[in-house]
Amino acid sequence: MSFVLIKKDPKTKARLGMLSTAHGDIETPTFMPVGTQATVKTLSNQDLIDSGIQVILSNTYHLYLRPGEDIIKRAGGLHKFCGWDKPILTDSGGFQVFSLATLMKVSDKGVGFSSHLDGSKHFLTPEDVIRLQSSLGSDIMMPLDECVEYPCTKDRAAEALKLTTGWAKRSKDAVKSKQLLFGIIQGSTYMDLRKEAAERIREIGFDGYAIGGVSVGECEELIYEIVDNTTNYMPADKPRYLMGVGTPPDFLEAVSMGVDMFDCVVPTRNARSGTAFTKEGKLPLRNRGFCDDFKPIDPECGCYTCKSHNRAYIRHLFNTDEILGLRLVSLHNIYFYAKLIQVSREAIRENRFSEFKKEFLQKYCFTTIRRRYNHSPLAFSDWS
RNA sequence: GGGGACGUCGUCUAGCUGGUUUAAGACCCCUGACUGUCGAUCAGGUGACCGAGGGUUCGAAUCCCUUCGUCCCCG
Repeated sequence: MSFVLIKKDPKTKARLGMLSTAHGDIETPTFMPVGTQATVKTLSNQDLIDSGIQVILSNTYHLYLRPGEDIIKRAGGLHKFCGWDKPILTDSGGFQVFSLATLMKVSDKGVGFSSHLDGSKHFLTPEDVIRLQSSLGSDIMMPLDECVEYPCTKDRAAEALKLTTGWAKRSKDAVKSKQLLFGIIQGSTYMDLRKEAAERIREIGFDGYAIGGVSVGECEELIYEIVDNTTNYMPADKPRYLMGVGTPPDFLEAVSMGVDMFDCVVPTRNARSGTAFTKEGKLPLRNRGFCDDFKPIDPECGCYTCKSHNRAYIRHLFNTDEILGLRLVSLHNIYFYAKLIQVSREAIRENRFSEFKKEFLQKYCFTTIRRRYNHSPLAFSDWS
């Protein structure tokens, strides 16, 4: 199990790589759809494979609460339980403990919290979280960390950082399996803290490194600044994972900053509220304007949805609360994301990532603005 | 034939011992948002002049009369 850096883009920090895991190889950059409850909502495993997805993300916190460690263990592990025999990355649940659970109490020892499902009380140590992920049998494990809110004072960020780093060491020491373990770099919006975190985590030594604690409310520019800075402090010979990000533009920006792995709920969650992603920006399919638009979401897209259905029908499904709508748009969005990352890999391979990114962003953003305001963005200059 | 109840945004309702209602809410509808996921949620917006007509009053969705309509009960 290893990471091979195949190529570096000459103009940006973008990289092409291959990460080997117990359940197969992952070409990087890669996108991991979020399957919190051991399912990427509305999609079957075959849908994911057909879309070109190579790895999915699941969640220790959620699976620990339901169905519980024991059931998955008895099923023969998470792969057998959910029928996905390709790589799985499990998030520790650190994020969920801080975002979902109530009555949370953090100490050096671990985190105590009440379940968001039934209020039952739990206490998890970093060692527990590793043991849980070991039971799940995921290919890549994430250690328990403390993800601070935004905005956050430097003192608080530093405190959380110290805790996360201490937990990281304990997590590493607790690993008894061959599963990969990534380290998480926190530090909020403070670049010196990010640097310090990266160094400390790097000293411990992990199979990969993640940038955590971003996209918790900061603006886009700040996210990019954090990512661009932090990747400078991350080892070049290990995969870099940007947790929870992002939109298609976020994606390309982060790839150009040297990030290899992403997960994000945006394509699937937005799909379920009726928003499709296309090369020309977001398409809010519930809008009235689509009620008699009989074109596919994207005429050039090769996904099942675009080959089989039109916008008017999908809008109708959303209007009538039919579950097929959620599925069709999820399918399209996941295909779109998978395709975007695949095309990005090709561009890196062919030394034209920078051009590809520029071209994509131009079309994506330009069309979004033109659609929204019904005129060319160039017209803005006329106002001044 | 006799008696009773009710008619308020597309829908369901609140208000109806008259002024604080330039008529409120929910759903629908229309826009946004959504970044280590509740099919969730959140944020805005359009929409009724109170069945119609007349009267009382400084002032009526609120009181009175007429009328139209719907529903119920008794024959």
